[in-house]
Amino acid sequence: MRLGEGVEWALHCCSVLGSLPPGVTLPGARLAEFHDVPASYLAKHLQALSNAGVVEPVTGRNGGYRLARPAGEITVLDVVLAVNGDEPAFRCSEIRQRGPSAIAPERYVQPCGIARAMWDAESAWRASLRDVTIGDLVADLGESVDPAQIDKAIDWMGAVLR
Amino acid sequence: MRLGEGVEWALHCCSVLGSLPPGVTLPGARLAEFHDVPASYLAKHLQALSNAGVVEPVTGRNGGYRLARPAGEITVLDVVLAVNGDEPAFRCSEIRQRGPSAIAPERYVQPCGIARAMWDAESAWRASLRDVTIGDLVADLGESVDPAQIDKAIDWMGAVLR
DNA sequence: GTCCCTATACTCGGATAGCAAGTGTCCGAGTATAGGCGG
DNA sequence: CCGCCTATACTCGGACACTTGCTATCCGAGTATAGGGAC
Repeated sequence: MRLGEGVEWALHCCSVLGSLPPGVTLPGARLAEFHDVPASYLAKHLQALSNAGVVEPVTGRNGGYRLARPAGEITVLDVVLAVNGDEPAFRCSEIRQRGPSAIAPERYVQPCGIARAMWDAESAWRASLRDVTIGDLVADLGESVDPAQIDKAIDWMGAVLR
Repeated sequence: MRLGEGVEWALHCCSVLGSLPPGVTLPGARLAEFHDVPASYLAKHLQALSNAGVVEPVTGRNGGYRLARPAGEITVLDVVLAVNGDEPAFRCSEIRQRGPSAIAPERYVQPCGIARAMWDAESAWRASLRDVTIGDLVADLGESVDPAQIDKAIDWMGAVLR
């Protein structure tokens, strides 16, 4: 199982956006510069976040992105699904309906135990991600991040937002 | 996030092997025939299960695979990790240490909140998969599968095991 | 009839192509702003 | 001095190459069995 690295970028970007004063926007190019990642590629993921209604684009000069909702109302799951797609990781191909022991298709009413076990696990995964909001991540930044880094970040923001 | 379809095949194969009398082996070609999947490709995943110590190969004529441990001592997680690899889905690339706000590397002692949230979710996923054993899946087969299919499967097994 | 030997057929194991999805990049459409011009 | 207009520069959005990993396949190494032959 492999989770694209764009998920990590998107979560960091949302944390940054959630740290800004309400209404302030930050362009994708600045977000890429802040995290030192390819701007062209990050734009793709920001676009996905925009399509999913997680962030809100502001076009034109001095435009950029901002959170579409209060940080406390955006869950980590929202971000992950927006970037990575919302299709389930495990897809049951119903191979029990094939082979020499197969019976009439209409007699398969319940999902098989294997699919249930996998889906239960995925539900647990999603529930865990749904318990954490971008607001929680932002609050955690203030507690656990080295003050020196916070100062540098504030300085950089001040220079960029101008 | 995408989970290879080989995982589904492997779980079904383990369920079948767990349904057999202890010690009896079933060749990979028969497992492929029973599930109507490409034998050459299934062999790859069975090999992975073998390397991980989930199933045990018996070489030579009338050989095949059998579970390496009692079905109740093999968890679904064991099978998933064997086939899909045991590397975590979310890999933190520490992008917080890059960009204009980065500080000295030795000052990043704790993992960032984002990585913690993702890893917690993955732990929940693994815990859920660890709660279900192949023995549970086999027991569930006897309860929820249509008797007609079970009869056909038993007939086929009888003919194949000769 | 019993034992041994050989040939066989069947098993797993790893090395080799093809394809899809994620990764990375680019240029074009659209808009709020800044400056200049006229009144 | 104020308002309007235009040109600009900056923004996002979608369309185009490249690489990694999953999918699919093959052939070779090794072994327990089945049969035949000798005793």
